[in-house]
Amino acid sequence: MPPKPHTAPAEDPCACGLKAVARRLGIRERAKALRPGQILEAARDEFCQHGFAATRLEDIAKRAGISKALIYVYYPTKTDLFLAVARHVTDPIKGADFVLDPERSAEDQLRHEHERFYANLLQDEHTLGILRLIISESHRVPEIGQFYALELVGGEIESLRDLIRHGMARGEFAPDALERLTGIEDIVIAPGIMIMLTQIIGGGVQYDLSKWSKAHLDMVLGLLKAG
Amino acid sequence: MPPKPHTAPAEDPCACGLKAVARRLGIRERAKALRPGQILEAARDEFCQHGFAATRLEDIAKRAGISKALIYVYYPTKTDLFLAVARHVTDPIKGADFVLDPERSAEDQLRHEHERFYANLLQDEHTLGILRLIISESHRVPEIGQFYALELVGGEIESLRDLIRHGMARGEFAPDALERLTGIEDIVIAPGIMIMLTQIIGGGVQYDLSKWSKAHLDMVLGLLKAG
DNA sequence: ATCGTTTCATTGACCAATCAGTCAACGAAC
DNA sequence: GTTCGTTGACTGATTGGTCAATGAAACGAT
Repeated sequence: MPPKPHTAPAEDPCACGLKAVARRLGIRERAKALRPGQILEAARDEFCQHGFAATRLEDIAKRAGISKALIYVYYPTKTDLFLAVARHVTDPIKGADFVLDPERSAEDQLRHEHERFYANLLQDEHTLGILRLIISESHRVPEIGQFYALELVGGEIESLRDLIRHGMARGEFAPDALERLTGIEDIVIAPGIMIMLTQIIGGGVQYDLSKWSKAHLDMVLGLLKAG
Repeated sequence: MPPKPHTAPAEDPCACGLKAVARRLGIRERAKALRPGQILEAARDEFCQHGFAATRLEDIAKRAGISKALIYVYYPTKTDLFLAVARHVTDPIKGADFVLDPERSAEDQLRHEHERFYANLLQDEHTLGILRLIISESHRVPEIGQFYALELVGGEIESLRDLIRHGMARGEFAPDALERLTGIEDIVIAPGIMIMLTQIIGGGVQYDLSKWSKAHLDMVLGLLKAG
Protein backbone atom coordinates (compact mmCIF):
# COMPACT_ATOMS: atom_id res chain seq x y z
CA MET A 1 0.00 0.00 0.00
CA PRO A 2 1.47 3.41 -0.95
CA PRO A 3 2.03 5.58 2.11
CA LYS A 4 -0.38 8.44 2.28
CA PRO A 5 1.16 11.91 2.50
CA HIS A 6 1.27 13.33 5.98
CA THR A 7 -0.47 16.56 6.76
CA ALA A 8 2.23 19.19 7.07
CA PRO A 9 3.07 20.15 10.67
CA ALA A 10 3.92 23.70 9.69
CA GLU A 11 3.56 25.08 13.20
CA ASP A 12 6.54 25.40 15.54
CA PRO A 13 8.35 27.94 13.39
CA CYS A 14 11.47 28.04 15.54
CA ALA A 15 12.67 24.77 17.00
CA CYS A 16 16.30 25.71 16.53
CA GLY A 17 18.74 25.74 19.36
CA LEU A 18 16.90 23.03 21.23
CA LYS A 19 19.65 20.55 20.63
CA ALA A 20 19.32 19.22 24.14
CA VAL A 21 15.84 18.03 23.33
CA ALA A 22 17.09 16.13 20.32
CA ARG A 23 19.96 14.59 22.21
CA ARG A 24 18.28 11.34 23.18
CA LEU A 25 16.31 10.99 19.97
CA GLY A 26 17.17 8.76 17.08
CA ILE A 27 19.05 9.90 14.01
CA ARG A 28 15.91 10.66 12.06
CA GLU A 29 14.27 12.73 14.76
CA ARG A 30 17.48 14.59 15.39
CA ALA A 31 17.77 15.52 11.73
CA LYS A 32 14.14 16.51 11.60
CA ALA A 33 14.45 18.71 14.67
CA LEU A 34 17.19 20.70 12.96
CA ARG A 35 15.33 21.24 9.69
CA PRO A 36 13.33 24.38 10.58
CA GLY A 37 16.43 26.19 11.73
CA GLN A 38 18.36 25.12 8.64
CA ILE A 39 15.60 26.25 6.32
CA LEU A 40 15.08 29.52 8.14
CA GLU A 41 18.75 30.43 7.96
CA ALA A 42 19.03 29.61 4.29
CA ALA A 43 15.80 31.46 3.52
CA ARG A 44 16.97 34.48 5.49
CA ASP A 45 20.15 34.74 3.45
CA GLU A 46 18.37 34.34 0.14
CA PHE A 47 15.57 36.75 0.98
CA CYS A 48 18.01 39.35 2.29
CA GLN A 49 20.03 39.13 -0.86
CA HIS A 50 17.28 39.04 -3.49
CA GLY A 51 14.08 40.25 -1.84
CA PHE A 52 10.83 38.34 -1.69
CA ALA A 53 9.82 38.09 -5.32
CA ALA A 54 13.25 37.34 -6.77
CA THR A 55 14.09 34.57 -4.34
CA ARG A 56 13.65 31.02 -5.66
CA LEU A 57 12.53 28.28 -3.31
CA GLU A 58 14.87 25.99 -5.21
CA ASP A 59 17.83 28.16 -4.21
CA ILE A 60 16.81 28.18 -0.58
CA ALA A 61 16.61 24.39 -0.67
CA LYS A 62 20.01 24.11 -2.32
CA ARG A 63 21.57 26.42 0.26
CA ALA A 64 20.00 24.41 3.07
CA GLY A 65 21.22 21.18 1.47
CA ILE A 66 17.75 19.69 1.09
CA SER A 67 15.14 19.39 -1.62
CA LYS A 68 12.54 22.02 -2.42
CA ALA A 69 9.71 19.64 -1.57
CA LEU A 70 10.94 19.27 1.98
CA ILE A 71 10.46 22.97 2.60
CA TYR A 72 6.76 22.52 2.01
CA VAL A 73 6.56 19.99 4.82
CA TYR A 74 7.43 22.76 7.26
CA TYR A 75 6.04 25.88 5.58
CA PRO A 76 2.89 25.63 3.46
CA THR A 77 3.65 28.59 1.16
CA LYS A 78 6.46 30.94 0.23
CA THR A 79 4.70 33.74 2.07
CA ASP A 80 4.48 31.70 5.26
CA LEU A 81 8.17 30.94 5.03
CA PHE A 82 8.89 34.62 4.55
CA LEU A 83 6.89 35.54 7.64
CA ALA A 84 8.68 32.92 9.67
CA VAL A 85 12.00 34.36 8.50
CA ALA A 86 10.91 37.84 9.47
CA ARG A 87 10.15 36.68 13.01
CA HIS A 88 13.24 34.51 13.22
CA VAL A 89 15.41 37.38 12.11
CA THR A 90 14.01 40.03 14.35
CA ASP A 91 13.74 37.96 17.50
CA PRO A 92 17.42 38.13 18.47
CA ILE A 93 17.53 41.87 17.87
CA LYS A 94 14.56 42.33 20.12
CA GLY A 95 16.35 40.25 22.74
CA ALA A 96 19.35 42.56 22.93
CA ASP A 97 17.74 44.84 25.45
CA PHE A 98 19.49 47.50 27.37
CA VAL A 99 19.01 47.54 31.13
CA LEU A 100 19.73 50.69 33.05
CA ASP A 101 22.24 50.42 35.87
CA PRO A 102 21.19 52.98 38.49
CA GLU A 103 24.68 53.06 39.95
CA ARG A 104 26.72 53.94 36.87
CA SER A 105 26.77 57.39 35.35
CA ALA A 106 24.41 58.06 32.45
CA GLU A 107 27.15 59.29 30.16
CA ASP A 108 29.17 56.18 30.80
CA GLN A 109 26.28 53.90 29.89
CA LEU A 110 25.40 56.04 26.90
CA ARG A 111 28.93 55.78 25.55
CA HIS A 112 28.91 52.07 26.12
CA GLU A 113 25.62 51.50 24.27
CA HIS A 114 26.78 53.82 21.52
CA GLU A 115 29.94 51.82 20.99
CA ARG A 116 28.04 48.56 21.09
CA PHE A 117 25.76 49.77 18.32
CA TYR A 118 28.56 50.76 15.98
CA ALA A 119 30.64 47.69 16.77
CA ASN A 120 27.66 45.49 15.95
CA LEU A 121 27.23 47.37 12.67
CA LEU A 122 30.77 46.42 11.69
CA GLN A 123 30.81 42.80 12.70
CA ASP A 124 27.31 41.46 12.12
CA GLU A 125 26.90 41.01 8.41
CA HIS A 126 23.23 40.17 8.78
CA THR A 127 22.00 43.41 10.31
CA LEU A 128 22.14 45.45 7.14
CA GLY A 129 20.60 42.78 4.97
CA ILE A 130 17.77 42.49 7.43
CA LEU A 131 17.14 46.20 7.43
CA ARG A 132 16.97 46.16 3.66
CA LEU A 133 14.51 43.31 3.92
CA ILE A 134 12.40 45.32 6.34
CA ILE A 135 12.37 48.37 4.11
CA SER A 136 11.76 46.51 0.88
CA GLU A 137 8.98 44.25 2.02
CA SER A 138 7.29 46.21 4.79
CA HIS A 139 4.45 47.37 2.60
CA ARG A 140 3.89 43.83 1.38
CA VAL A 141 3.92 42.41 4.91
CA PRO A 142 2.61 45.09 7.28
CA GLU A 143 3.68 43.00 10.24
CA ILE A 144 7.29 43.79 9.38
CA GLY A 145 6.68 47.51 9.40
CA GLN A 146 4.92 47.26 12.73
CA PHE A 147 7.84 45.38 14.17
CA TYR A 148 10.27 48.03 12.99
CA ALA A 149 8.27 50.93 14.38
CA LEU A 150 7.16 49.42 17.66
CA GLU A 151 9.79 46.91 18.67
CA LEU A 152 13.05 48.04 17.10
CA VAL A 153 12.89 51.82 17.11
CA GLY A 154 10.26 52.01 19.87
CA GLY A 155 12.34 49.88 22.22
CA GLU A 156 15.44 51.90 21.54
CA ILE A 157 13.56 55.12 22.23
CA GLU A 158 12.21 53.77 25.50
CA SER A 159 15.68 52.82 26.73
CA LEU A 160 17.09 56.15 25.66
CA ARG A 161 14.38 58.03 27.53
CA ASP A 162 15.16 56.14 30.70
CA LEU A 163 18.82 56.89 30.27
CA ILE A 164 18.18 60.60 29.77
CA ARG A 165 15.99 60.76 32.87
CA HIS A 166 18.71 59.01 34.80
CA GLY A 167 21.26 61.54 33.65
CA MET A 168 18.98 64.44 34.48
CA ALA A 169 18.43 63.10 37.98
CA ARG A 170 22.17 62.78 38.51
CA GLY A 171 22.77 66.30 37.25
CA GLU A 172 24.83 65.09 34.29
CA PHE A 173 22.44 66.45 31.70
CA ALA A 174 20.55 69.72 31.57
CA PRO A 175 17.55 69.56 33.90
CA ASP A 176 15.18 70.38 31.05
CA ALA A 177 16.85 68.08 28.50
CA LEU A 178 13.78 66.00 27.82
CA GLU A 179 11.19 68.78 27.62
CA ARG A 180 13.36 71.31 25.86
CA LEU A 181 13.25 69.49 22.57
CA THR A 182 10.13 67.51 21.91
CA GLY A 183 11.08 64.42 20.03
CA ILE A 184 14.71 64.63 20.96
CA GLU A 185 14.81 60.88 21.57
CA ASP A 186 13.94 60.14 17.95
CA ILE A 187 16.22 62.79 16.51
CA VAL A 188 19.10 61.44 18.52
CA ILE A 189 19.07 57.98 16.99
CA ALA A 190 18.67 59.31 13.45
CA PRO A 191 22.39 59.27 12.58
CA GLY A 192 22.49 55.60 13.53
CA ILE A 193 19.65 54.84 11.16
CA MET A 194 21.17 56.96 8.44
CA ILE A 195 24.57 55.31 8.52
CA MET A 196 22.92 51.91 8.28
CA LEU A 197 20.97 53.11 5.28
CA THR A 198 24.09 54.51 3.71
CA GLN A 199 25.85 51.18 4.15
CA ILE A 200 22.91 49.37 2.59
CA ILE A 201 22.73 51.57 -0.45
CA GLY A 202 26.45 51.66 -0.92
CA GLY A 203 27.12 53.83 -3.93
CA GLY A 204 30.85 53.58 -3.70
CA VAL A 205 31.27 56.29 -1.09
CA GLN A 206 32.92 54.90 2.00
CA TYR A 207 32.21 56.66 5.23
CA ASP A 208 34.72 56.58 8.06
CA LEU A 209 32.63 54.79 10.65
CA SER A 210 34.72 55.82 13.65
CA LYS A 211 34.59 59.45 12.59
CA TRP A 212 30.85 59.19 12.07
CA SER A 213 30.39 57.50 15.43
CA LYS A 214 32.30 60.26 17.19
CA ALA A 215 30.35 63.04 15.50
CA HIS A 216 27.13 61.28 16.44
CA LEU A 217 28.11 60.90 20.08
CA ASP A 218 29.30 64.50 20.28
CA MET A 219 25.98 65.64 18.92
CA VAL A 220 24.02 63.63 21.45
CA LEU A 221 26.07 64.70 24.44
CA GLY A 222 26.10 68.29 23.24
CA LEU A 223 22.32 68.35 23.07
CA LEU A 224 21.86 66.69 26.43
CA LYS A 225 24.38 68.74 28.36
CA ALA A 226 23.64 72.13 26.83
CA GLY A 227 22.04 74.40 29.39
CA MET B 1 5.33 42.18 -48.28
CA PRO B 2 5.02 42.10 -44.50
CA PRO B 3 6.60 45.12 -42.86
CA LYS B 4 9.78 44.24 -41.19
CA PRO B 5 10.02 45.21 -37.52
CA HIS B 6 11.94 48.38 -36.91
CA THR B 7 15.06 48.22 -34.87
CA ALA B 8 14.09 49.65 -31.50
CA PRO B 9 15.26 53.22 -30.98
CA ALA B 10 15.68 52.67 -27.26
CA GLU B 11 17.90 55.71 -26.80
CA ASP B 12 16.41 59.09 -25.99
CA PRO B 13 15.18 58.00 -22.57
CA CYS B 14 13.44 61.27 -21.81
CA ALA B 15 11.65 63.01 -24.64
CA CYS B 16 8.84 64.12 -22.37
CA GLY B 17 7.91 67.72 -21.97
CA LEU B 18 9.00 68.57 -25.49
CA LYS B 19 5.47 69.17 -26.59
CA ALA B 20 6.54 72.19 -28.58
CA VAL B 21 8.61 69.96 -30.80
CA ALA B 22 5.60 67.79 -31.54
CA ARG B 23 3.33 70.72 -32.18
CA ARG B 24 3.74 70.89 -35.95
CA LEU B 25 3.95 67.16 -36.46
CA GLY B 26 1.15 64.94 -37.63
CA ILE B 27 -1.15 63.06 -35.30
CA ARG B 28 0.91 59.90 -35.45
CA GLU B 29 4.22 61.58 -34.76
CA ARG B 30 2.71 63.58 -31.96
CA ALA B 31 1.40 60.44 -30.29
CA LYS B 32 4.72 58.73 -30.79
CA ALA B 33 6.65 61.61 -29.29
CA LEU B 34 4.64 61.30 -26.10
CA ARG B 35 5.08 57.55 -25.70
CA PRO B 36 8.43 57.48 -23.83
CA GLY B 37 7.14 59.88 -21.20
CA GLN B 38 3.91 57.96 -20.83
CA ILE B 39 5.71 54.67 -20.44
CA LEU B 40 8.28 56.08 -18.06
CA GLU B 41 5.65 57.52 -15.75
CA ALA B 42 3.61 54.36 -15.68
CA ALA B 43 6.71 52.26 -15.14
CA ARG B 44 7.87 54.53 -12.34
CA ASP B 45 4.62 54.09 -10.46
CA GLU B 46 4.56 50.34 -10.88
CA PHE B 47 8.23 49.86 -9.99
CA CYS B 48 7.88 52.10 -6.93
CA GLN B 49 4.90 50.14 -5.73
CA HIS B 50 6.07 46.59 -6.40
CA GLY B 51 9.82 46.67 -6.86
CA PHE B 52 11.69 45.40 -9.91
CA ALA B 53 10.98 41.68 -9.84
CA ALA B 54 7.31 41.87 -8.88
CA THR B 55 6.37 44.44 -11.52
CA ARG B 56 4.63 43.08 -14.62
CA LEU B 57 5.27 44.69 -17.99
CA GLU B 58 1.62 44.02 -18.75
CA ASP B 59 0.58 46.22 -15.82
CA ILE B 60 2.85 49.03 -16.91
CA ALA B 61 1.30 48.86 -20.37
CA LYS B 62 -2.22 48.89 -18.96
CA ARG B 63 -1.42 51.88 -16.77
CA ALA B 64 0.06 53.71 -19.74
CA GLY B 65 -2.97 52.82 -21.85
CA ILE B 66 -0.99 50.95 -24.48
CA SER B 67 -0.07 47.35 -25.25
CA LYS B 68 2.86 45.50 -23.78
CA ALA B 69 4.41 45.00 -27.19
CA LEU B 70 4.67 48.74 -27.73
CA ILE B 71 6.93 49.08 -24.71
CA TYR B 72 9.48 46.89 -26.46
CA VAL B 73 9.63 49.33 -29.34
CA TYR B 74 11.14 51.90 -27.00
CA TYR B 75 12.96 49.78 -24.41
CA PRO B 76 14.55 46.50 -25.44
CA THR B 77 14.34 44.77 -22.04
CA LYS B 78 12.73 45.18 -18.66
CA THR B 79 16.11 46.05 -17.18
CA ASP B 80 16.65 48.82 -19.71
CA LEU B 81 13.26 50.25 -18.90
CA PHE B 82 14.09 50.14 -15.22
CA LEU B 83 17.34 52.02 -15.77
CA ALA B 84 15.53 54.66 -17.81
CA VAL B 85 13.02 55.06 -14.98
CA ALA B 86 15.82 55.44 -12.46
CA ARG B 87 17.31 58.30 -14.45
CA HIS B 88 13.95 59.85 -15.23
CA VAL B 89 13.00 59.78 -11.58
CA THR B 90 16.17 61.21 -10.16
CA ASP B 91 16.71 63.94 -12.73
CA PRO B 92 14.14 66.40 -11.34
CA ILE B 93 15.38 65.90 -7.79
CA LYS B 94 18.89 66.69 -8.88
CA GLY B 95 17.60 69.85 -10.52
CA ALA B 96 16.17 71.28 -7.30
CA ASP B 97 19.40 72.91 -6.29
CA PHE B 98 19.81 75.36 -3.52
CA VAL B 99 21.68 78.58 -4.31
CA LEU B 100 23.18 80.59 -1.52
CA ASP B 101 22.11 84.23 -1.29
CA PRO B 102 25.07 86.12 0.17
CA GLU B 103 22.82 88.95 1.34
CA ARG B 104 20.31 87.05 3.47
CA SER B 105 21.16 85.66 6.88
CA ALA B 106 22.26 82.05 7.08
CA GLU B 107 19.66 81.13 9.67
CA ASP B 108 16.91 82.57 7.51
CA GLN B 109 17.96 80.53 4.49
CA LEU B 110 18.45 77.45 6.63
CA ARG B 111 14.93 77.74 8.01
CA HIS B 112 13.57 78.25 4.53
CA GLU B 113 15.29 75.20 3.06
CA HIS B 114 14.29 73.19 6.09
CA GLU B 115 10.63 74.06 5.59
CA ARG B 116 10.83 73.37 1.90
CA PHE B 117 12.15 69.87 2.60
CA TYR B 118 9.35 68.95 4.99
CA ALA B 119 6.66 70.56 2.88
CA ASN B 120 7.84 68.57 -0.11
CA LEU B 121 7.72 65.44 2.01
CA LEU B 122 4.04 66.05 2.67
CA GLN B 123 2.90 67.01 -0.79
CA ASP B 124 4.96 64.99 -3.23
CA GLU B 125 3.65 61.47 -3.13
CA HIS B 126 6.45 60.22 -5.38
CA THR B 127 9.41 61.06 -3.17
CA LEU B 128 8.92 58.24 -0.71
CA GLY B 129 8.20 55.65 -3.36
CA ILE B 130 11.36 56.66 -5.14
CA LEU B 131 13.43 56.36 -2.01
CA ARG B 132 12.06 52.89 -1.45
CA LEU B 133 12.99 52.08 -5.04
CA ILE B 134 16.49 53.35 -4.43
CA ILE B 135 16.91 51.29 -1.29
CA SER B 136 15.37 48.12 -2.65
CA GLU B 137 17.15 47.98 -5.97
CA SER B 138 20.43 49.77 -5.34
CA HIS B 139 22.40 46.56 -5.00
CA ARG B 140 20.87 45.24 -8.21
CA VAL B 141 21.64 48.45 -10.10
CA PRO B 142 24.75 50.04 -8.60
CA GLU B 143 24.11 53.18 -10.61
CA ILE B 144 21.17 53.94 -8.34
CA GLY B 145 23.26 53.69 -5.21
CA GLN B 146 25.88 55.95 -6.70
CA PHE B 147 23.27 58.51 -7.54
CA TYR B 148 21.95 58.45 -3.99
CA ALA B 149 25.35 58.83 -2.37
CA LEU B 150 26.89 61.34 -4.73
CA GLU B 151 24.08 63.41 -6.19
CA LEU B 152 21.28 63.38 -3.63
CA VAL B 153 23.05 63.29 -0.28
CA GLY B 154 26.32 64.65 -1.60
CA GLY B 155 24.64 67.66 -3.16
CA GLU B 156 22.71 68.39 -0.02
CA ILE B 157 25.89 68.19 2.05
CA GLU B 158 27.67 70.55 -0.27
CA SER B 159 24.93 73.17 -0.02
CA LEU B 160 24.79 72.79 3.72
CA ARG B 161 28.51 73.30 4.05
CA ASP B 162 28.30 76.52 2.07
CA LEU B 163 25.46 77.68 4.25
CA ILE B 164 27.37 76.95 7.44
CA ARG B 165 30.43 78.80 6.21
CA HIS B 166 28.21 81.72 5.32
CA GLY B 167 26.74 81.76 8.82
CA MET B 168 30.18 81.51 10.40
CA ALA B 169 31.42 84.45 8.36
CA ARG B 170 28.41 86.54 9.41
CA GLY B 171 28.94 85.65 13.05
CA GLU B 172 25.61 83.85 13.28
CA PHE B 173 27.13 80.48 14.03
CA ALA B 174 30.01 79.54 16.31
CA PRO B 175 33.30 80.35 14.57
CA ASP B 176 34.47 76.76 14.91
CA ALA B 177 31.14 75.19 13.92
CA LEU B 178 32.52 73.27 10.95
CA GLU B 179 35.73 71.96 12.51
CA ARG B 180 34.36 71.30 15.96
CA LEU B 181 32.40 68.29 14.86
CA THR B 182 33.85 66.37 11.98
CA GLY B 183 31.03 65.11 9.88
CA ILE B 184 28.50 67.51 11.32
CA GLU B 185 27.06 68.13 7.85
CA ASP B 186 26.05 64.50 7.48
CA ILE B 187 24.76 64.14 11.00
CA VAL B 188 22.61 67.19 10.57
CA ILE B 189 20.58 65.80 7.68
CA ALA B 190 20.09 62.43 9.36
CA PRO B 191 16.70 63.21 10.92
CA GLY B 192 15.40 64.13 7.47
CA ILE B 193 16.49 60.77 6.10
CA MET B 194 15.10 58.96 9.11
CA ILE B 195 11.65 60.49 8.92
CA MET B 196 11.45 59.58 5.22
CA LEU B 197 12.40 56.03 6.10
CA THR B 198 9.83 55.94 8.86
CA GLN B 199 7.15 57.09 6.45
CA ILE B 200 8.17 54.43 3.95
CA ILE B 201 8.08 51.60 6.42
CA GLY B 202 4.89 52.77 8.05
CA GLY B 203 4.10 50.32 10.80
CA GLY B 204 1.02 52.15 11.96
CA VAL B 205 2.85 54.65 14.12
CA GLN B 206 2.10 58.16 12.94
CA TYR B 207 4.72 60.77 13.66
CA ASP B 208 3.74 64.39 14.05
CA LEU B 209 5.68 65.86 11.17
CA SER B 210 5.58 69.46 12.37
CA LYS B 211 6.82 68.42 15.79
CA TRP B 212 9.56 66.37 14.20
CA SER B 213 10.52 69.21 11.92
CA LYS B 214 10.82 71.60 14.84
CA ALA B 215 12.94 69.21 16.89
CA HIS B 216 15.18 68.70 13.89
CA LEU B 217 15.63 72.42 13.28
CA ASP B 218 16.28 73.08 16.96
CA MET B 219 18.95 70.42 16.94
CA VAL B 220 20.69 71.91 13.93
CA LEU B 221 20.62 75.47 15.16
CA GLY B 222 21.65 74.37 18.64
CA LEU B 223 24.69 72.63 17.24
CA LEU B 224 25.66 75.49 14.97
CA LYS B 225 25.23 78.28 17.47
CA ALA B 226 26.66 76.56 20.53
CA GLY B 227 29.96 78.14 21.53
C1' DA C 1 22.76 -10.27 16.82
C1' DT C 2 19.88 -10.82 12.90
C1' DC C 3 16.03 -10.81 10.09
C1' DG C 4 11.51 -9.12 8.43
C1' DT C 5 8.17 -5.45 8.91
C1' DT C 6 6.63 -0.88 9.50
C1' DT C 7 7.22 3.98 9.59
C1' DC C 8 8.07 8.29 7.67
C1' DA C 9 11.44 11.84 6.32
C1' DT C 10 12.90 12.77 1.92
C1' DT C 11 12.85 13.49 -2.98
C1' DG C 12 12.67 13.39 -8.28
C1' DA C 13 9.51 14.12 -11.49
C1' DC C 14 5.73 16.30 -12.49
C1' DC C 15 1.81 20.06 -13.14
C1' DA C 16 -0.19 24.68 -13.90
C1' DA C 17 0.34 29.37 -13.92
C1' DT C 18 2.87 33.29 -14.79
C1' DC C 19 5.45 36.38 -17.52
C1' DA C 20 9.39 38.37 -20.41
C1' DG C 21 9.95 38.75 -24.97
C1' DT C 22 8.47 37.97 -30.31
C1' DC C 23 6.10 38.64 -34.59
C1' DA C 24 2.88 38.65 -38.32
C1' DA C 25 -0.87 41.26 -39.36
C1' DC C 26 -3.96 45.32 -38.94
C1' DG C 27 -5.65 49.87 -39.92
C1' DA C 28 -5.50 54.78 -39.44
C1' DA C 29 -2.82 58.53 -41.15
C1' DC C 30 -0.44 60.22 -44.99
C1' DG D 1 -1.62 52.79 -52.37
C1' DT D 2 1.99 53.08 -48.94
C1' DT D 3 3.80 53.79 -44.43
C1' DC D 4 4.41 52.53 -39.84
C1' DG D 5 2.65 52.87 -35.14
C1' DT D 6 0.24 49.50 -32.87
C1' DT D 7 -1.41 45.13 -31.12
C1' DG D 8 -3.44 40.29 -30.22
C1' DA D 9 -1.86 36.05 -30.04
C1' DC D 10 1.83 33.27 -29.40
C1' DT D 11 6.24 30.90 -27.26
C1' DG D 12 9.66 29.35 -24.23
C1' DA D 13 11.45 29.57 -19.88
C1' DT D 14 10.83 30.00 -15.18
C1' DT D 15 8.94 28.69 -10.84
C1' DG D 16 5.45 27.97 -6.94
C1' DG D 17 3.39 24.04 -5.51
C1' DT D 18 2.07 18.65 -5.57
C1' DC D 19 2.58 13.72 -4.97
C1' DA D 20 3.67 8.95 -5.51
C1' DA D 21 7.69 6.42 -4.79
C1' DT D 22 11.92 5.46 -2.04
C1' DG D 23 15.01 3.82 1.22
C1' DA D 24 17.06 4.19 5.50
C1' DA D 25 16.07 4.15 10.32
C1' DA D 26 13.18 2.30 14.05
C1' DC D 27 11.17 -1.69 15.90
C1' DG D 28 9.49 -6.20 17.19
C1' DA D 29 10.24 -11.01 17.07
C1' DT D 30 13.27 -14.62 17.18
